[in-house]
Amino acid sequence: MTGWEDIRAAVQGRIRSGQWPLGSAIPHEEALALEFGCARATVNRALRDLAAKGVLERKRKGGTRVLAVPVRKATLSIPVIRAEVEALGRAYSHKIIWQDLGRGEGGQGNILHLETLHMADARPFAHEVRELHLDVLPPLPDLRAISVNEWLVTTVTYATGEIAFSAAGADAGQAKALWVPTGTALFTTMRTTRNGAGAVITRVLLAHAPGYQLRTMM
Amino acid sequence: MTGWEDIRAAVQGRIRSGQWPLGSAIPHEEALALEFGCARATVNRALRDLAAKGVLERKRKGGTRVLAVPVRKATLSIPVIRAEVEALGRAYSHKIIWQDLGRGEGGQGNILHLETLHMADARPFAHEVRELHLDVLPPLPDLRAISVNEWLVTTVTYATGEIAFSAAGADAGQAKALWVPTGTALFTTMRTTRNGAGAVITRVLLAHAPGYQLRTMM
DNA sequence: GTGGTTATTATGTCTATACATATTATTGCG
DNA sequence: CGCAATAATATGTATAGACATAATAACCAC
Repeated sequence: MTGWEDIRAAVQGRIRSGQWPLGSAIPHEEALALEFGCARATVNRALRDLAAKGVLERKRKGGTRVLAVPVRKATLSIPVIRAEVEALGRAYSHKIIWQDLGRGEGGQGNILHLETLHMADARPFAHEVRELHLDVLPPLPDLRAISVNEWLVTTVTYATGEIAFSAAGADAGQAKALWVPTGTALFTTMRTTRNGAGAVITRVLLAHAPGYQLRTMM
Repeated sequence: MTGWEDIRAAVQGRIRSGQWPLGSAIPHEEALALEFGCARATVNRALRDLAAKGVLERKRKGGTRVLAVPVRKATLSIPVIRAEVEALGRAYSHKIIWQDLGRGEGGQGNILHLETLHMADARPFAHEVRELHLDVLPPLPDLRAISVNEWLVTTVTYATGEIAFSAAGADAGQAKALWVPTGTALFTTMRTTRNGAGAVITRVLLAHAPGYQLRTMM
């Protein structure tokens, strides 16, 4: 049995044992295929996987080397808030605290500002401040029925963007909405979503109620 | 040109356009291969990628379907702190604030407790409290020369574990180490690392100095 | 030397075919 | 009808061969 996962395990073993030290180049695919008695494609799959995990670095012609400073890579799931709340066995609801239709910088573009509170049962779960760039979106639905969050993921399927997580003391608005004193440490998510052309669709600042954790496996 | 990335783009387009609604099953690989005029392996590669990204769900015999609740997946890089500091153009150093050799719960296992401060130039960068399970590790090096953090990644190459990120107010020890008032909102990382057999190697609680952000792309 | 062109090389990817495997349908038996 | 054995099916993976591509190395003219 020489499946690609076996090859991957063998390669990891050689790295761990020090046979292939951190920073060193390893034999090329063809040589490994010969050695392990499998096709090059199989070795390729294994090495590509390790590269995606941040264990190896690969360059065309340059060959493959063990990363000198292993950067562990973990995958995070960023769920829709409603699904997140319901996964905890709580009832989800949301309400819009405030909204305002304005224009962007330099009077360019129609932008909807929204302040929303997401609830789990009768308790605040997260406080959201969002700007929605209407010009790059289809007509909005009734936002009392479905949260913008959810409408967006089902409408703008597949987009790119950046996310930054940080910690910040609650400001007045967050404190009031989340029923905590001003200055309470809140886990905050800032997300920018862009469409295929790179234009900003929406920007969100999400402050989670105390106790929130973002979890992942390595 | 029908590369696997083209196929992936085409599939994404059909999902976005609503041709393949959320939750619905899509044609099987062979049919798509025929339609796109490529080999099944190429379709397979594209669909596997979308499944890894959390757009599709695949089951043997069950076929492939568009996830009803799209769970966006993002990849996080978890670098060694020294590399992180140096990437900011600052000089890294660390010092051990406190350490203590004790035993685990029920007197089982030799455990080293370590409190470390990571510095960027002359300013505190992160405060670390760690427990190291000595019985499952090779002999320790001189911890003044190399940080445990770094020694571990280069020694225990490839391990599994869990990470949880949260926000918390600074306790007395963190406040003193990071030069901030008690209660300041700090971005906190809790990590458990396990060896191949599932035994805990180390547990870390890392509190980052204010301003820290964890960033990623979607 | 220096700069630009060409060859070389390792990875990236595609194809066609084959078999493995998990899971669902179906069939047959009591 | 219920349950177990069996067939059918979609994805998972392996293989050998081929060409594409990016990055380096070698070369050559000046």
